[in-house]
Amino acid sequence: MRVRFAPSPTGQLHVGNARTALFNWLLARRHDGTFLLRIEDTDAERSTRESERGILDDLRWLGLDWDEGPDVDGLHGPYRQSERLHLYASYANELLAADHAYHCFCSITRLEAERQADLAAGRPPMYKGTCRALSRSESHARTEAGERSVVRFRVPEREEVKFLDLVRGQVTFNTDVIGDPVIVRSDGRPQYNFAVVVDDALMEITHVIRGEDHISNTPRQILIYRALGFTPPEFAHLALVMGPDHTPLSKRHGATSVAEFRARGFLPEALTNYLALIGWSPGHGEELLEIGELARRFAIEDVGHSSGVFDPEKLAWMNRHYMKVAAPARLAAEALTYFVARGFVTRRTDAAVDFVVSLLPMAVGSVDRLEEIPERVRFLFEFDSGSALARADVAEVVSEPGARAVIAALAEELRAAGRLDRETFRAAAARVKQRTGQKGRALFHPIRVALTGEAGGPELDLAV
RNA sequence: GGCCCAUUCGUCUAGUGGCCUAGGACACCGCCCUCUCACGGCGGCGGCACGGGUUCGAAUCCCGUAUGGGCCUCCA
Repeated sequence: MRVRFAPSPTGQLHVGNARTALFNWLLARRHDGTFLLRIEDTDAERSTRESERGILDDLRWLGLDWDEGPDVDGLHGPYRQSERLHLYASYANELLAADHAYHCFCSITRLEAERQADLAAGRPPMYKGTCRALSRSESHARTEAGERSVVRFRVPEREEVKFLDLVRGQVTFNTDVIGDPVIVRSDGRPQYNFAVVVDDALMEITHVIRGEDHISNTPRQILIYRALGFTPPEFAHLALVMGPDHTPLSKRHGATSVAEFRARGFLPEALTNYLALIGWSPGHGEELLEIGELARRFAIEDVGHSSGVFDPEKLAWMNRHYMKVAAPARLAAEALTYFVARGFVTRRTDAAVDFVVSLLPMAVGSVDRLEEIPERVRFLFEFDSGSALARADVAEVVSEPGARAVIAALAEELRAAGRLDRETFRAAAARVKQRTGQKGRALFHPIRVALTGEAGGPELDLAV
């Protein structure tokens, strides 16, 4: 089994694409197959190396490794489409020679006008086949005369193209609704539907798992496979990930890229676990599965048919869970970044990591993300009685009957003790209780406010 | 507009003709725990889109309707 993830490097890795990558990876690992990464950078205007680096980085962070790819040599390279141009040219010539393809000289303005006319008339917009019947000599003559042209694939008329989709079952398209697709643009670059077929065939991909947005492209691609003499792979189309309003998840729904979730302090295992559960379930009500376990259980046939809504709340719940089970040293090293960003820690030293480790019990289980940890223990770094008292919730606690007496007594006891650690604190609190007659909330709430400047926060024992 | 695909609690899902009085999780609400915010424990609210069939029996099979999504680009 050979599967692939083929992003175009035109931006950050979107969680929807990350899920597609994950499903491919899970399938490959489940069957001891090969997972390869191919960069679809034929859109030269929008593709960047920076974006490619970012995507590779995000994939690695998620724990998805690839067996062949732009940075991992394999027998089927190169793995960037921009480095495979000669292959597309050669196969395009083959199609041309076999009359499976032809030159089209229609101008973009003409095509656009036709499209608008179709739309206005309520017809499906589709290429009319204007240049289909051009003779080879006429094509040649017009090209010689300097006319620009694209190469279109000749879609056979009135033919049913069927394929068995691994998640959807039998899917049928009639070629009457498919216009002849451009396979080579006028600047000589290959078009997606063509390049993807050449690559998947040459890279010996056995299973194409991709987003549902490609399902209508599939019959076109199958036709090209056949014309080229290749056997089409198995296909599986994944329903898309949606926002709360049931439109495809996008920027306006908030964070959508893996990089953003990473920057906000989500753990990769939480993200992969959560993403795997959109459209797939191991059954038995189990939900918390680390990536290796997901790989052992995953079956593409069990993937659901309908699109799922991305739920940040559930992701946050999973992240809380994984923060609880993660090794403290790892968590602290990751969280340190946020302490530095907040200005609480100035240097990333081992001592700083150790210090953050010691802080973890006050935060883990109480916050959703690593980024929220510094705020949870803010009182350790920023304490100002003036600004604390200016806050309504703090002022309210202090105004409670007996609160001032408790605080005054505490100050005396602590001063007498000469230091503040857990033992002296417990003893001091016990004496304050005795002296003031306050207990429970009336005793500890004022103490909390006096010690931390906040009305809420971690367990007092831990804070001390 | 045409074609393709989908439709179980607010959300993610279990369910593959009788085990369903539809199970779990997140969220929400309540109680407990508790110095606070959280965590945790217990409980509650809440769903088979609609209409026809098929069948002794349908969330499960068929048809239609509605709704949602995808594609119809010299973008991938």
